[in-house]
Amino acid sequence: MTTAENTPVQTEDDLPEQMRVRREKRERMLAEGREAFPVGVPVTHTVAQVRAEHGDLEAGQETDVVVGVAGRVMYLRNTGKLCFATIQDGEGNRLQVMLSQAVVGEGSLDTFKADVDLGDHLFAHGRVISSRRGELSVFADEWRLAAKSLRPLPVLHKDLSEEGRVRQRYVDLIVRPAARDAVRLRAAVVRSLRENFHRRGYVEVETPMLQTQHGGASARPFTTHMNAFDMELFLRIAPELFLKRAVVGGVERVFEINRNFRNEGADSTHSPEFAMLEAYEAYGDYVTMAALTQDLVQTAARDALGTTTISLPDGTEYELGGDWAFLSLYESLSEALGEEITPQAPVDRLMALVERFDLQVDPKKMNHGKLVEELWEHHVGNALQAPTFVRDFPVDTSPLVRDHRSIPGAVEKWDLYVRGFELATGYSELVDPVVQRQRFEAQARLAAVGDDEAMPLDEDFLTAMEHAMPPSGGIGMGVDRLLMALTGLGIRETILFPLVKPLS
RNA sequence: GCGCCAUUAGCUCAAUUGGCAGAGCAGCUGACUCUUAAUCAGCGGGUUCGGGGUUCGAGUCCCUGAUGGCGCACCA
Repeated sequence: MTTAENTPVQTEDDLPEQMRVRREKRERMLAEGREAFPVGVPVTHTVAQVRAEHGDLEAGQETDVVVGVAGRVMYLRNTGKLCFATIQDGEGNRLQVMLSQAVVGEGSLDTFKADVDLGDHLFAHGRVISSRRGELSVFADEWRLAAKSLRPLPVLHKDLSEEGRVRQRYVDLIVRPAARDAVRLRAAVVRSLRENFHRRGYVEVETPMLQTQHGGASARPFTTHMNAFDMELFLRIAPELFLKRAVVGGVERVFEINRNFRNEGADSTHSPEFAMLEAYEAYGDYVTMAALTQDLVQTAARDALGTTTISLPDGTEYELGGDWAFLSLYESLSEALGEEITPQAPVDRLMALVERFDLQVDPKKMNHGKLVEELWEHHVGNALQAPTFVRDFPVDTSPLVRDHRSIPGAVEKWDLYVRGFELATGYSELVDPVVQRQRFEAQARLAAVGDDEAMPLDEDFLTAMEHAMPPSGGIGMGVDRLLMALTGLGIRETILFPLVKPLS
């Protein structure tokens, strides 16, 4: 996505007045020997440093500390022979610059008024003082334009429209504190996840984005073409099959935080590219991986927010701390329906229930597992608010999970639900290559009758598994969704530059 | 993919039944040496999302396309 695709093409004489004026100011500056985009300015202190070192000045107090600071001009106030500019750094820290005719001279002040617009980057050199009204300021003895903005800022007193935010995130970041916070919070969360894994002796790897065969999840892939080999390639829908190869090869605690691509619908909880965390641990199982997941999330909350009590923008609060409950999928569904549903429940009976509650299931994808999960989501899942591990899933929708050690027909898998959406999933991994081949063959039969999300048989993966993968637990967690759980934001607000359709 | 709603100045939004297209901020000119979204006086700024139609007359009604939001479907 380029700016050209998002911004209407305009010729020079067709520009809105404000853009034309700013271009003319740049021309005039250059003609009069002033730079609009100098190679640099002699900054000695950040805005944050000045605030930290002198924030306690009393109103009217002056210091002899001389600094050079720079920032984007957010406000301008001109009282004639004394001008005020409020500059802002990238984190939103602000500092006032005062320019007095008596100090900088009449010509310099007139030039300031003529050259400087809201949105420009301004450099000021001078003493740190507090104004009579107590505003921490740099009392300029010299100023310079650090970079001329050729476009006006949007108003600071109204939020940018939702579309404007994602189309021009750089503007959003300038004017909206919540946008700045979201970027930095995401970085803190990802850092916390990585450090947590490193403390546990995990090795971080990067597995292929371009794959000759997609697998590891039930989803429709993006396809692309490689010229050199003249072959179709897939953008990965999951890293699972490669991370398991790594475990076979002895990377016994392995994780990856990277992008997955799924060629499906986009809404407030789904993005076509999204950040996925997957981790595998030899000699773990789905119970130990649940404990790991709980710690990853709780530690991330403490590292990034300082608390596990989450406050959402709508004023509600919820608790991520403590030990999270486990809920049996079949038992909770049986309870909700008032009749016993087991992994042996026949498709006819499940179909009758689905029809009774007017739920829709694609006939091409109809099997025991799909029907049970549909019923469960409708009757139980959507209402789950507190973090809950929903455990023990149907075998036919989980082709990469091992059979349950004590429940026939179920597999050792949990889904972690938080505030009604699925945040993570965990398995006791299927490591028997013979059973794995049978599961792939069952998937192939689904594909043959039109299930375009069915997993293809991966011969190379099976070969790897035939070299013996140790008993292992695995998890997958949506990083964007973790941010959503911690902030209450929609997925497009947790992603810095989400995909947007070009205009026109 | 389907349905509903929206798109008006640089930004955020008004505009009664189809009857002269407006406001705030921003911009321009001027005044003002302690302002805080400075204030005061004055002035500009529009392909009403694109294309077609109905009408004496369309921001408003009809058709069509684009983008966005919400709901449904699919998915994590």
